[in-house]
Amino acid sequence: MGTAARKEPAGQGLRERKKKATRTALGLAALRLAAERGWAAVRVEDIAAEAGVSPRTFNNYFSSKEEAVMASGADRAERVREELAARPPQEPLWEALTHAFVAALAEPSFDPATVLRARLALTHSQLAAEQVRFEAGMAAILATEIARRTGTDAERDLYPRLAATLAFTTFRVTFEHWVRSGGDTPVADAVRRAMRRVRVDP
Amino acid sequence: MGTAARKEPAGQGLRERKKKATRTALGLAALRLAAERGWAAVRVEDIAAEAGVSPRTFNNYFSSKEEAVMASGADRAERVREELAARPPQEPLWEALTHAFVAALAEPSFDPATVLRARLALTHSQLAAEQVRFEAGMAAILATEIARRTGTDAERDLYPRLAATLAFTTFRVTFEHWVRSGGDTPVADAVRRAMRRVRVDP
DNA sequence: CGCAATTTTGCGTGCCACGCACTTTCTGTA
DNA sequence: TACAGAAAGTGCGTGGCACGCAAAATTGCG
Repeated sequence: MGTAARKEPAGQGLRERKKKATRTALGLAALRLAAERGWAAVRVEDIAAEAGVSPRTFNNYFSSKEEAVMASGADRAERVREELAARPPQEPLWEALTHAFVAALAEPSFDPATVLRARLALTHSQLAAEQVRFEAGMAAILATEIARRTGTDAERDLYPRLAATLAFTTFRVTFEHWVRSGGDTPVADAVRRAMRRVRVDP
Repeated sequence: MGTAARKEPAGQGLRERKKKATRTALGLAALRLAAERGWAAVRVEDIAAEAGVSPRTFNNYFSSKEEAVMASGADRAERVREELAARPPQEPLWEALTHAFVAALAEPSFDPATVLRARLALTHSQLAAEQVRFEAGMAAILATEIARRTGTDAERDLYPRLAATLAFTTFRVTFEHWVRSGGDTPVADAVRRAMRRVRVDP
């Protein structure tokens, strides 16, 4: 039964909303199928069917299965950037970053899909690679915010990109370790503790 | 003209040597073609032909084009591990890591292929992802050495993997920035400076 | 030399990404 | 409300990729 996603009553035009709905439906369908039957047994055709859309349409949204699975986690990037922008300007950068990541993690409520994605990334290096590919884009965004904050140049200086990438990497490695360890302790604590152990001087 | 690689007079059996030679020949062929005509115009068939081998054989060595290009840079991992093991045990970890990376970078002589791979990674996120996928494997190896050094557990503790991954990430981001900035200043200095700005406490 | 182990190769299969043209659905305006 | 244009969805065809399988070629050793 092809269950197209119908939700998100808010939004601009119907067109925009439907488009976004289809995109997230495809992403979630891919994730769900991967969790149910294992990544190897997920074909593009299945994902499309699960989202109630033609196979060809799938590739109008994503250019690979891997992208579909990991893309749904990309919203976090913008979230982190916003949270960082909201921190007081005189706060030390790394501290601000810590708050931003923790806040983005808990908002709006902790997303179980994040754990699923991490699990998949742990067992399929191809998916891990795709995840990091996304992180690179997110890091670029975050780097501009860091540059703004620290009065550096996101293009010419090493610092913004380095800080952004290291922050994402710290978060990812910590999160994966947390998942691998059972995931019973509070995540936020683990992330805070890990971030506190890392320094990146300007 | 299919130019199979004939070199590396040292080694165990002839079989082993030939196999390794084919592998590096394929990797270098992929890299050369990518540099010459652009990554998009490189087919598996071309790589195989360039290495003087059948297309089917290519997939006996690599399971994707991306892997072929980036694999030739994986020897560095073992190198870094060796260099780290050679550092005095009482030396602070991060300092030892810095030395290890710098040493591995300059040995035996700076490899131009490294720059080519970095350039490709900069313009093709797919290749960047593959590069990081390899780094994950290298980081795992390095993590065991770090665990040995610091008396921690590479499986249960976060620290070894975090330190290893952050070291690789710092190196990669710095190297890419160095390449993007023209690559005229000494690389070793850039890496040393970047590493010195990063801290990872146990 | 001749045999066994290993590697290379050819072939067939299933899957995937995407260009192109056509159909369907939506939106703003008369 | 009707309609024309825009935007999204779809079907089809093409080129390419990864890999299982079994036959052929190559290598190492007694």
